Amino acid sequence: MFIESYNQQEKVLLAVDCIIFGFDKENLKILLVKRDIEPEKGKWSLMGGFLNAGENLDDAATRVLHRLTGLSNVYMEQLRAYSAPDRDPVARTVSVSYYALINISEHTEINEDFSAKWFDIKKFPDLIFDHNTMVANAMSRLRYRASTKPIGFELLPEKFTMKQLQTLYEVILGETLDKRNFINKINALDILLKTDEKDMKSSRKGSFLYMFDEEKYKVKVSDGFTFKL
Amino acid sequence: MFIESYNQQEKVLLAVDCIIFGFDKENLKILLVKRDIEPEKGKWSLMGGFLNAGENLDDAATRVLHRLTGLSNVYMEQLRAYSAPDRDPVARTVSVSYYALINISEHTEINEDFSAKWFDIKKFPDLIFDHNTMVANAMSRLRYRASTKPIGFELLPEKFTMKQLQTLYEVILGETLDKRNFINKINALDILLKTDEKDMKSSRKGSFLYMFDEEKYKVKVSDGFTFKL
DNA sequence: CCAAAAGTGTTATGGATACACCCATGA
DNA sequence: TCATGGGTGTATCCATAACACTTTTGG
Repeated sequence: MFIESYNQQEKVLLAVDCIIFGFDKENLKILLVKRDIEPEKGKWSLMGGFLNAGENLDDAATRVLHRLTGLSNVYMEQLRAYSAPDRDPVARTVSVSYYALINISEHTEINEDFSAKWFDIKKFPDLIFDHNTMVANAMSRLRYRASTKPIGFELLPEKFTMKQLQTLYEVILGETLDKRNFINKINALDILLKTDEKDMKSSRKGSFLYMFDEEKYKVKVSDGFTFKL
Repeated sequence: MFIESYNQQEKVLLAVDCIIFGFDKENLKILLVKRDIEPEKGKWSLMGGFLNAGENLDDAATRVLHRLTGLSNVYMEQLRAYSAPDRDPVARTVSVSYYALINISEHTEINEDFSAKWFDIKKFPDLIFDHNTMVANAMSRLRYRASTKPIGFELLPEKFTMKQLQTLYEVILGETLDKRNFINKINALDILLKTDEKDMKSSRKGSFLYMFDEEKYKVKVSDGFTFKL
């Protein structure tokens, strides 16, 4: 800010809205809540909340996510501010969107107060206000980030099969990938740990489980390595 | 937003701050203003302003830029929100940063009320608040965007030499480029118009002037072309 | 005639892509 | 024994990177 005096400036409500992504080993999902206040009561929306005094936006987004899911230490990233004057019919509210990546399989403790539900990213209901746009923008940022940083692992359980990892990247990138090329690429990155356990659910033969070796990744990064898929 | 009632929420001041990039045919610059109010009076800062009622953030950023430079129709892009509770010591203010790309050579009508000055991006004074961080983030977004969209032309005069274009990309990307490879790549994109005029200032032989063919670019994009440098 | 910048193509390298068969196992 | 998904390697192609000499012309 500059020039105008601080007094006599309009203040606005500032909110955060979270695009919460999950992956159920087959499809990419988003977690939506059913709005229980007017306006638009009963319609689906992103989980959101207002910024509190003494709190920054990251804190607010973390708090909002925690309130819904009980989770902490979740990967979140700020996306952008939405500020159309009439975007919220009740009061002038500017909202900053965040996306979060959570691992569905290990945590299904969704707070029931919010009537939340997972929806497939390819078909979910119309959302209130500008939330549809927020989701679309989040999706495109996710696509970019997934090819730049190893964030895919945030969406997977600690141990996962190569097939799951590949399927995840396929749904994020929106294209099918060649199995051998994908595995070659991943192995070339040298950031996975192959366990000697097998997942026997998906086939008779069973498929090996892998883990993301975060320590190794960090060391490689500090040596100048950059993730690229 | 969700759940909390709209009443009794803290409202905040919302500002925009502009990272204004320019290019003088040799170096990348940013336009800074000397702050004439307390706190930090006399220190350099980004040009900014508060969000008005009935205005969205893009409008506010456009207005702020216009006030300083007199320019309209400038390329601007929202970057992100800065929200540390104590980032502005006077009042709780959240700021959304924008970067703008302007063509220095054709417009030097900087409003004198603001004691503004162009600084080389590689050495500019310490800025107030979190403005240094804003500039750093803007720079990294600019680097990314420049290899994704033909925004470089926003910084150049209508007609420019290949050398100028190459130098621009070199300062944005922070690396030197091979002349022949650069020209081959640019020509392969097939979005430039070669005029029959020459710039005689830089050499005895003179170098041809080119223009960005925006119409052709748009047609190509709608045919599925994507700019990539 | 010389200094200074403009202009111009080809080869080499490496990463990306395409592609098909055998293996292990439970039913 | 057979059906199902898991696992594996190589050849081709294309985009990128490296690289040096000739042209023009004002002084």
